[in-house]
Amino acid sequence: MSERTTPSGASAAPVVPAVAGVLLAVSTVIFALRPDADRVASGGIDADHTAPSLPSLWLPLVRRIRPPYEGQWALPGGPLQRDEDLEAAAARTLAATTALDPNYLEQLYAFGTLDRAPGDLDDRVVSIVYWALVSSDEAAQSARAEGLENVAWFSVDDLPDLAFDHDVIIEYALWRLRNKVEYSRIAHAFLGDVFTLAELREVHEAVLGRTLDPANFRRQIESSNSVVPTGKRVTGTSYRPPRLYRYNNSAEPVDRGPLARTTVPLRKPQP
Amino acid sequence: MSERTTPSGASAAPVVPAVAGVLLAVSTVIFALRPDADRVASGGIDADHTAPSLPSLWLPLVRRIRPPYEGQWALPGGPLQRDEDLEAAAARTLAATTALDPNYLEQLYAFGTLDRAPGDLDDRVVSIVYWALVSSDEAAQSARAEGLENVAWFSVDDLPDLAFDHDVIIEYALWRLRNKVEYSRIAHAFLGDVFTLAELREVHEAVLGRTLDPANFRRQIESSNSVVPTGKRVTGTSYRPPRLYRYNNSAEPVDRGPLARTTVPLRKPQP
DNA sequence: CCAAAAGTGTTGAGCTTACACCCATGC
DNA sequence: GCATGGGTGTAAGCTCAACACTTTTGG
Repeated sequence: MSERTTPSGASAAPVVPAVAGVLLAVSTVIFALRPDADRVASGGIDADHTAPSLPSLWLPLVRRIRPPYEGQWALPGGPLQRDEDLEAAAARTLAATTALDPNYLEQLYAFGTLDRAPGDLDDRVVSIVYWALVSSDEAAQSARAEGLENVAWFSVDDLPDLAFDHDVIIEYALWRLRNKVEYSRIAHAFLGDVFTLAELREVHEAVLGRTLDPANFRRQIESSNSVVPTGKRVTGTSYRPPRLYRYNNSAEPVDRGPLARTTVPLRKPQP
Repeated sequence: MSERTTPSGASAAPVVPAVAGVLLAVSTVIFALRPDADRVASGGIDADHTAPSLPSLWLPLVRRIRPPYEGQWALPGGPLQRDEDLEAAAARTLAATTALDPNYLEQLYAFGTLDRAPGDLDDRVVSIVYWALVSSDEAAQSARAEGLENVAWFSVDDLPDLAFDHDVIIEYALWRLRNKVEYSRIAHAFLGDVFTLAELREVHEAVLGRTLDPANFRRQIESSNSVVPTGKRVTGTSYRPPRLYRYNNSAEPVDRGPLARTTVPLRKPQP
């Protein structure tokens, strides 16, 4: 059974001979939440056949200007640089696309099947894909900004034709996002520094695609210690002003297991 | 913010120029379960300071015969071949180490920090790591087999010094295994075609490190439809003979989300 | 009959869910 | 006052952990 490669020489080590013909790229699926009001005409087709005015997920794509798949949309990404961490590469392409720092960034999966690119290409590409969450209002600004010519934002339930296997990748990223929102505390990454519980609930509702009981949601969040009240309230409402909360940095930091804390800050500290 | 790399050219595509100096390797963390009886002297130090006779997890390692880390133990693995799927590469190194087909094989994580290898090396290595489960009795045979000179099996709570960051990798793989056993149906991958509920429970107990109530465990498994009774029973016991069960292939296949079914069979079909 | 493990029944604690109801603000 | 969403209370229902109890075999 051990034919060419003997076990003794088969270790994941830098001493192994370099393999030619395999390219290593890093891509990122970047999620933001579009408030249902404030519709930005930025490329996505705005069919509102969705539920009664829930915010919806959207993400930025890059139009390819070279074959293969020239003219089609693809995930932001690029080749891994020689002296660059994987996560740094993801953050770099994210910045190049949205001019933003992510509030959350995590590795998604490494895609490396042989059929990922059309057969007329010599090189094979292995893509290590990350997924990220960015604040909705900052993303809205970024989406309107100049200087990002071939970038456009799309609703996740109205995506264009995508290059390579990027449709599968996005589907998988969505699955992970929905899963993780249920058992983890990442929803705040769509919001700003402070937020109301109603805003946080709407994030959950939008991601999960169903409405949640406000009373039960409040208790669930409060008992999880995810957030701490700031003492302040929203002003100028025509109803009882809601309390403002802040993410609780000292609580359990999501769940990445024993993987060491990474370099990209999940949230810029506030003064 | 978009400095050198413009978004328009930054897509995970085969057209990007090749990056020299980055090697791509695939490694695998292979788990089996050692029955507490039948102790094989195969390299692992058999300190029995563990709980009263629970089976324990063990895994095969490969002794490095070249610098760096010469003489130390490392995960089985090797460079990715030009025409080889990632998963196929993992299965290949698994076969080279254990001469077995895995009952379960899943991607774990891509490790790619810059400090993974000692500084005196020119090349940087990105390792895509898989984890696998193999049947205990088959693994026990394999561990005794000849022809695998630099391979030895170790108990996960008594590992030797490891090369590179492989200690972190194993710790993460263990975390994933324990997590997944709780919410998924993978424990049967440690067992043979048919098994009793007590055997399945012992797998859970060994992985989770605590005893489980037999009555509640039975109900939990039965309500999950994970297994189907074969109608047969164990014979030759000195007590009431337990029923034999079989894994239910038609039920929800673990949980990999929308990732397409892969090429490696999780369980050879029985006639 | 006895020991041992398979397998069943039952009960209470705790958590989730649904929903009734009160509170505070702008108009 | 009244409309509106913020916020609290509470009871039914479900799941899960603990453990008593019955069953079936070999000796």
